[in-house]
Amino acid sequence: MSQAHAPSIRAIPFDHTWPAGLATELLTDQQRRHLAEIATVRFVPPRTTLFHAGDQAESVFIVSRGVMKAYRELRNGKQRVMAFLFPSDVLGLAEGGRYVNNAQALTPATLYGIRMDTLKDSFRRDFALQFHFLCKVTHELRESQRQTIGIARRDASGKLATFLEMLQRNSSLREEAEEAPPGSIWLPMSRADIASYLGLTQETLSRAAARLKRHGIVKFPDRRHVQITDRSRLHALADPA
Amino acid sequence: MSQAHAPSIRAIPFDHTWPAGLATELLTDQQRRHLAEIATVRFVPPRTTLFHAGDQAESVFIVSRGVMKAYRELRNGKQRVMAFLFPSDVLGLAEGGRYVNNAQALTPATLYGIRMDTLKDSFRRDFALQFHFLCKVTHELRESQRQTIGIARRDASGKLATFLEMLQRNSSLREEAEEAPPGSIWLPMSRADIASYLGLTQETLSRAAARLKRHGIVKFPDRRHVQITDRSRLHALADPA
DNA sequence: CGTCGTATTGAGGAGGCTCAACTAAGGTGG
DNA sequence: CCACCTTAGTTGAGCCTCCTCAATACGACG
Repeated sequence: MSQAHAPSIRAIPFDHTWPAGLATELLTDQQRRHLAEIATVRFVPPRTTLFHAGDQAESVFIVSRGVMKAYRELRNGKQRVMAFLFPSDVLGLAEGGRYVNNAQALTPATLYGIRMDTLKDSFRRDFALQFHFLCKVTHELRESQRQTIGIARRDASGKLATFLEMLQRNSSLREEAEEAPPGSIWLPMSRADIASYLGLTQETLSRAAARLKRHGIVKFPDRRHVQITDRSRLHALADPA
Repeated sequence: MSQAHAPSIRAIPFDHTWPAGLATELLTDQQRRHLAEIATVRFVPPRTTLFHAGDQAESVFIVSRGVMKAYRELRNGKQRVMAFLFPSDVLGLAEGGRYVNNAQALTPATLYGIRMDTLKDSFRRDFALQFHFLCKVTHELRESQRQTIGIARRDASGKLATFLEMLQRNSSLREEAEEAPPGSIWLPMSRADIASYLGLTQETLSRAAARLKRHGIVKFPDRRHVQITDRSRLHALADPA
């Protein structure tokens, strides 16, 4: 709470059994201050690309405000969304000196950019800081694996249910201004983005959403919000298989 | 080269553009010696479970010989294979003090087990060692994302082609005794495991394999080996879309 | 109020899943 | 050494869901 506008990293740590599976702040206040010092703040307007896949990778980024998407171009012109990144998430980890994904802002976003060589210097002095990054990346690995099982499913409704539960877990941690109506989840991304993330076509996603609505499981106050009206049945759809 | 029987970790580093996208040894000889000192060697017979999901997680493991699979039980009794782990891979990264996957040996396997608290102590003294782990986990994250796009596809042949290319990349690094016939790739896992990994049923996988064989793209000398006879057409199937 | 991009809805076809039978391979005991 | 049994893998028929192509609604903005 003390450092409202400093870099933050959230994840489930390796140990510390803590409140069942909740992501918590990893960084100490001192580490957050330090990162704020060595970081460059970037304000990114919506629909702006932060970096392209294949670009020379100089910095890693920590999302502070807003939502980003990481995606790849598929040679047929379409794109596949690999991840949505929320505040306290890390993006821009390079491979062989190059970014592997494209990163684009879905909303106005604020990020802390840290040069990799600078960060590595900090790691040298503060082993715990590096340990937090290790923890965070491990956390993202597990999230990626969860996504994998989520999209491996064949049924569109199940995929969507899984996605909505993920979003809900995510937004329950962030009592921010974006969510005006309580109990209502904000969807910062377009239908096309969701479909791409879930490995569905836009049409199938739309039909799945209509089905959930028809069954009284969710409501769509507008295109950018969902309201879960029957949590247990949503979970029943998301979990099994 | 020098430490044939010491822990090894391979990955594509953050920087170092090196021979296009090839995983290289991360650890120095000294680090490998150190890890060998603090590690416990485990020999695991085939079909033996190294640890279960939910178990108290005390150690992380580095695969030294053999192949492991990481999988989850799906409450309908079936299981979903999350990853296959080859020598130089790391497994057993905990979440909240518990393992998230089950780990089982597909072949006779040798692993180095390192207690997490011991490893953390080593991290404190050798920042570069921790950096290598960070690099490795990042590498696995990207592999997981690749798998995700691989299984998001609808067509079984494409999935299988992607999988075979992955295996090929993998086995080209390991000129071990297992692969008697040159140009032939060893399949340490069962058809059911492959199907589970790719999000297919066994039957569909079998048909896809038959199709590839019929088109003269691959041959199956026996159940446990594949021979790629038309690399370019395999790649054409794997890459697009 | 018209236009453009986003989202929904409809009809038809392709591909994978399910259920089920069958073949091949490995292991065991007589 | 062979008969037997068990497990792994292949093949077939029919159904179901999602994809494709196309047209229609909705909303934001000028």
